[in-house]
Amino acid sequence: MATTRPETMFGDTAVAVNPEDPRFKDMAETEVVLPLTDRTIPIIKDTYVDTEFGTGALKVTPAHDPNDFVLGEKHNLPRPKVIDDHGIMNGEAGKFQGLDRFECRKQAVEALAELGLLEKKEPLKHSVGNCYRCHTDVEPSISKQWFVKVGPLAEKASQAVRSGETRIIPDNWSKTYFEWMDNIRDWCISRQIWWGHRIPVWKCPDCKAVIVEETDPTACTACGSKDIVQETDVLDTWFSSALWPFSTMGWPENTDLLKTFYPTNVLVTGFDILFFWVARMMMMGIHFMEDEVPFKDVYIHALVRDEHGKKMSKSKGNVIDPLKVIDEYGADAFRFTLAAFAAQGRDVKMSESRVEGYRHFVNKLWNAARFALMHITENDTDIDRGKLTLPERWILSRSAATAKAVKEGIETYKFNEAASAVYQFVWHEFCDWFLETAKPALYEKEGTQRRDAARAVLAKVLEDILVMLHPFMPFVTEEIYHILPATEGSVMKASYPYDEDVYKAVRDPKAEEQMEFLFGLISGVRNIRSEMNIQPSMKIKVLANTSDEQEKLLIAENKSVIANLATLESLYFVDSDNLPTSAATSVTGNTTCFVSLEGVIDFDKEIKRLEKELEKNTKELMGIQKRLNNESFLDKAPDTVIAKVKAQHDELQEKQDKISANLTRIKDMQ
RNA sequence: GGGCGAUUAACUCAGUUGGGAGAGUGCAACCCUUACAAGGUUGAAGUCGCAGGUUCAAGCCCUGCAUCGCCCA
Repeated sequence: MATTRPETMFGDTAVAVNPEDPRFKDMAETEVVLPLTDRTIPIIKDTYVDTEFGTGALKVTPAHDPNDFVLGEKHNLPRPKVIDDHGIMNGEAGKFQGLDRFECRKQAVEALAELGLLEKKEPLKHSVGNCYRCHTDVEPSISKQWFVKVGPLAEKASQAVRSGETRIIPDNWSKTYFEWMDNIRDWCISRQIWWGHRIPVWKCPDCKAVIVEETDPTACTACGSKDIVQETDVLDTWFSSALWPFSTMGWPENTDLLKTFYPTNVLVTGFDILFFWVARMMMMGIHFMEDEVPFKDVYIHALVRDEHGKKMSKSKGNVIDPLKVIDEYGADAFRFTLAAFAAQGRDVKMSESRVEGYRHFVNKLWNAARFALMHITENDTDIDRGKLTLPERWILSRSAATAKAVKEGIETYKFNEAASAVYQFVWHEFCDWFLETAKPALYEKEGTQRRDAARAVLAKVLEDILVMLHPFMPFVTEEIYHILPATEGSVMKASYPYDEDVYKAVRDPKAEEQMEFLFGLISGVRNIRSEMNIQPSMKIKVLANTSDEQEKLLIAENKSVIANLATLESLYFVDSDNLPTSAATSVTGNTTCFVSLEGVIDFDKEIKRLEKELEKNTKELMGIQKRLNNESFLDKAPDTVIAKVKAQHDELQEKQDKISANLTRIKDMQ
């Protein structure tokens, strides 16, 4: 027999073996002698016993081990308690009575050795429960406790989620919820601590009656004795927590507060609270509030873990102090990071570099606002939609699209999607492109009318940004909002920049497409500049060749934007008959841009650059051709997909031809 | 033992009903250009853990395996 707690042997009431264990299969004996006592105890057979562990025979101590308790219940074993509540061996331990449990452990082992019954001692690593404050080993010990029979309550609580009356988000946590609810056990509400509500049970020492009353009784309801004592156990803290959704609002009175806030819209919590609290609020709420659930939605947020993915805990000491993070990176950056990390169904490993990245974002916003504030005045509120430039129509369209995406992200609890939508928009559309396109107008290089139009759009978009960003970055957005000339009061009171009608009016897919073309064209020229080591400050000449009238018009109308953002000295169109020779080329749509490199062109470099581009394009083209050559693809794929692939193919083919032609031309020049 | 989840760029993570993979950080080059060097422009970087299967098509669906994590006992 192997044991880690020899002192509990006095409480053994059986030896259990696995009926499948060949070592014991044919064993005829039904009882064994319990050493150091004068008792014999039965041998019981149960598949619970792990044949791999120890000797394959398990001593069963129902009063001092939870697993053994269950086994004892099953086999109707007595459960003598041998260690008292002070950790001292009691009368059941015979001559060891009065010894401390650890001293008894030592002496019992010695006694066994003297009798020649000790075969060996060996070290074993196992987990011992201990008090997290004083680190005392915790001894499982049988005792009387109070339970709540929660089966009937659980059934209703489970049903409420099944029927969708309460939604758990993300949905996969419902499984965990059901798992727990549907296999519910009676709830032990007894706690042996000296704070809390004492359990409303009284005992009468005279007639042994047990009295349970809502109002504290003064006498025994059975025999009238005044000598009654209240139970000293107090209620589990989760008991009162379970009442929280209504007990905090005046229940059992039907107060206005209760009428207004029960049930509430959403409960936001961590998954580790799902059973402890959520499940119990559901059970109690439905029970006491006339079958009405306490909340419509339960949003289970991600748990923030430490950098190694471990759950943070006080006893482990791996807790990340949010105040320290805030000190270092700011509350807005931290809050935004948490939102950005809040992908459903996944925990968060705290990443400082992410927080740092979003601090930069806060800074970026601040600087963009500073720039805007240099220009806008309180008069810049009216936008004349008829007089807007393409970039202006574009940014308004993008802003509307972003407002919608953010709204939807928040409404569906996909906070990370909301956060990344607004991040992407603010940094990479508003700051990177729009502000740059707006500068000439803002600096009054295109007259006061254009200046005012640009100001109005700038003011409007910035304001939209502040409102949609406010839930994620409350402080900086509030601050900027207060400084904005045309706004009043708190950003918290601003109306959200989404309205179905306005959205439809402002959203402009055509403008977005056209801007994509211009961005591609500008990036193409920038790429040449960079690859060819052209100084950023050096203005260059570009000739554009295109057979596409729409693209031509687009370029012509936005010539200054292109020239400005690509740092051009000039931008003209050129006929296919007069294509320049000393130039690097870039293809966008149907347009080829010739970047003049007179005298400084490095042919080898340009050839390599084009070859690389051609290779990349060829790869894509081949992939798409492969699909289009596949008959079953054409046969079975939906038309929309085929059309899309064909369009992609044509586009890639066009580009392929152009790059090839440019490559040939440059090679001929060499 | 039961349940849940993860594995995607060097790192931390996205990837809506299957239609050829993105972000931040990091890395390389160039730049103090009148909002921002906590910045700008450009670029490099991925056999989507492994092996099968379903499908015209798989990061996504199915099966198995490996590794890691969490919850309950």
